[in-house]
Amino acid sequence: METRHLQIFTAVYRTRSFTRAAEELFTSQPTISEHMKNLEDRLGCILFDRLGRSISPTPEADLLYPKAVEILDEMHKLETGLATAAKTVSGDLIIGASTIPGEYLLPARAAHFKNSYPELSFEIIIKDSSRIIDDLTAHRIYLGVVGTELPAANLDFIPFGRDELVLAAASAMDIPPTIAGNDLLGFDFLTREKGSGTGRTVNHCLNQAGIDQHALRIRATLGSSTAIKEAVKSGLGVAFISKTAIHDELSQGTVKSIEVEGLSMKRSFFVVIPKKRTLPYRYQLFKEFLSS
Amino acid sequence: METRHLQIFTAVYRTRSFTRAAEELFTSQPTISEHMKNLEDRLGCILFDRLGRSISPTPEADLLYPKAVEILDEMHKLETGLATAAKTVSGDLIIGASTIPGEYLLPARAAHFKNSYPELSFEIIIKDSSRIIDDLTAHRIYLGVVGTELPAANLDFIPFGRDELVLAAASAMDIPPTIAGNDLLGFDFLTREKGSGTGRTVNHCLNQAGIDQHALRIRATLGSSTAIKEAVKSGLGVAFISKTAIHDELSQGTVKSIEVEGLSMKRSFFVVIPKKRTLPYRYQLFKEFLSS
DNA sequence: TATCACCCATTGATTTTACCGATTCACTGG
DNA sequence: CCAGTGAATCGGTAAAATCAATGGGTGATA
Repeated sequence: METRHLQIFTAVYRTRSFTRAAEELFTSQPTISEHMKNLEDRLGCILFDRLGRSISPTPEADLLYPKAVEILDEMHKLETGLATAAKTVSGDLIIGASTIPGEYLLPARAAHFKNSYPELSFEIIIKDSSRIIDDLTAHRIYLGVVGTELPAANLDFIPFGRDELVLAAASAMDIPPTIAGNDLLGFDFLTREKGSGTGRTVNHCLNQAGIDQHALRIRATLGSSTAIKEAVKSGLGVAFISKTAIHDELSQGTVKSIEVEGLSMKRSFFVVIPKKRTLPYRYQLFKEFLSS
Repeated sequence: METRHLQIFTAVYRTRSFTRAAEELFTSQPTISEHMKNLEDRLGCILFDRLGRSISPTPEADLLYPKAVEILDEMHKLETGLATAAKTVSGDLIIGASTIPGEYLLPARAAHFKNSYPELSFEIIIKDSSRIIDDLTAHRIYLGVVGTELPAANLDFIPFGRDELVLAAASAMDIPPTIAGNDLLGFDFLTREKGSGTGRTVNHCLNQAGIDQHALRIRATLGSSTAIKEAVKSGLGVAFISKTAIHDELSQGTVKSIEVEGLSMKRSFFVVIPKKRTLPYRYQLFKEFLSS
C-alpha cells in the first residue's frame, strides 16, 4: 500500500466523489478510479459502494479513514520536521579528552556551554591522547580534545587554545630561575607514561632544542598530571608540566617554574572530530563553541 | 514520501548496508542507493554517512527509524486486518420496523440474537411501513422489517415469517364464530391510519374476496395496533388485527376472532435492505439470522 | 606499498507503472 | 423515455523504477 493510495482514499472519503477528489488532487478521474480499485484489491474489501449517482463509504472505509489520516499526518510531520527535530540540543554530550584539556580546560567551558543549553549533560572521558584517537577512529565517540596532532586519516584536528609546558620544581629546591639545557641532566625527572600528549610534546621540544631526552634521569613514571604535580611538590623530582595545570600552585608559591635556555614548549590543543561523519547537532554546536 | 522509501530505509538501518538491504528486499543495490538519495533529498538531511567500507546512521536516521517502523507496522496491520477488523460485532444495530414486527416479532428475536453478541445494542424505530422504506432509500438506516412488499427499486425484500390478520371482536359481543362476507357491512370498524402495512394487507385481501372496503362502516381511525386492540376490547367496534398482536387476549378469552367465509388474510413480513450498499457486518449477520 | 576485496555512486538501457483524454456504461431525476 | 451525471474502461504516452555494468574510494593483506 503506497502513500498515494491513502492520499486518494482520504480525498474520496471527504468529498464523497471520485470526480471531486480528482479535482482536489489536481489529477484525473480515471486515475482516482484506478487507484481505488487497486487499494480495494489489496485490502480485500470494498471501500465505497457505487450507487450510481453517488457513492457511499462502507464500514471498512469508516474504519480506514481515521487511520489513513493519522498515517499521512505522521509522514507529513516527518517530511517537514525531521531535519529540524534533530536539532534539539539535549541528551549526553560525551567528550574524550586527554588530561590537561579534560581536567583543566574543558570543565569550565562545558559549564559555560551548559548555561545556554541546560538540557545537556556532559560526560568527559579522560584517557591517553592516543586512546582518544582510537575511540574516534572506531566511532566510539564523536568528539575528542587532545594535545597532539597525530596524523590520523578520517579525523579533523581543529586547533583550540594553547598551553605552555614548563619545568616545575618544588619551591624549596635550590634551583635558579633560569638554567642551561645541559643543567637538565643533573635533575631527577618525573614523567608520564607513554601515549601521553604531554610526553610527546616534551620529547619533540627537547629534540628541537638539541637535548637528548634519553640522557635525562627518570626517577619515576606516573599515571596522571595530578600525581606528578604532587610528587613535584613533595620534592621527589622535577617535571615538565602544563603551566595551566600548576597555575594555582605557582600563584600560591608551592611550586616554581624554571626557564630553560633555548627550550620553548608551547603546545596547541586540538578538537578532533571524524572527517566524514555527520555530528549530532549538540556536538556540532560545542565544536564551534570551542574553536571560536 | 512513499512507503517504499521507508521500507528501504528501515532495511538499510537494520543491516547497516545498502548491499545487504538490497538482498533482503530482493532488489538491486543501485535501487537502494537511488531511493536513499531521494529520501534524503525530501527530508532535507543526510541519513547515513558513507564512510567507504561501511555506513553510519546519522542522528536524523536514529530519529526516523522508530517512526518509520511504526508507520510501516500500521500499514501492514491495515493490509492484513482491515477486512476482518470490520467484522467485529458491536455497536448499535438500528432497525426500522412497522408496528407488528417492531412490537411483537423483533423484540424476542433481538434478545435472542443479543445472547450471541452481547456487545450489540439494539434500537428499533417504529414507523409506518412507507416511512421505513423512505428511510431505507434515503440511506438513513441499513435494515427494515415491514409487512408489505412495496415495489421499491434499490431495495431487496426478503420474506421473513408469516402472520395472519383476523377479524377481532370483544368476547362480549354477540357474533357467531363464522360469518359471511356480507355480514361485515353490519359492523362498526376500527382501522389504522394510511400507510400502515396492516391497512394495505386488509384492503388487498378484501379486494381479493370481492368485498368493497369502502362499504365498511369506519367508526374510528387509530394510530397504533395497541390502541385498536384496546378499543376492540372495550367493545367500540371490530377490527382486522394481526393474530400475533392479540395472541395473549385470545388465550385469555377477552377477545375472540371471527372467521369470515372466503376471506384469507395471510400476510408475509419482509426484511428490507438496500440492494447495493455493503451492510455492516452486524446487519449482515442479523439479516441472516432473521431470514434463516 | 601495491593489490585485492568490498561497498556505494553513477550511467544508460529497459521495463513497469502512473497518468490522461476520450469514450462507454450505469444510474437518476425529470 | 430522455438528458445529465458520475464512475469504469480503453489505448496511448510520459514518468518512474529497476537493473547490469562500471567507476571510485576505502581498508585489509601480504
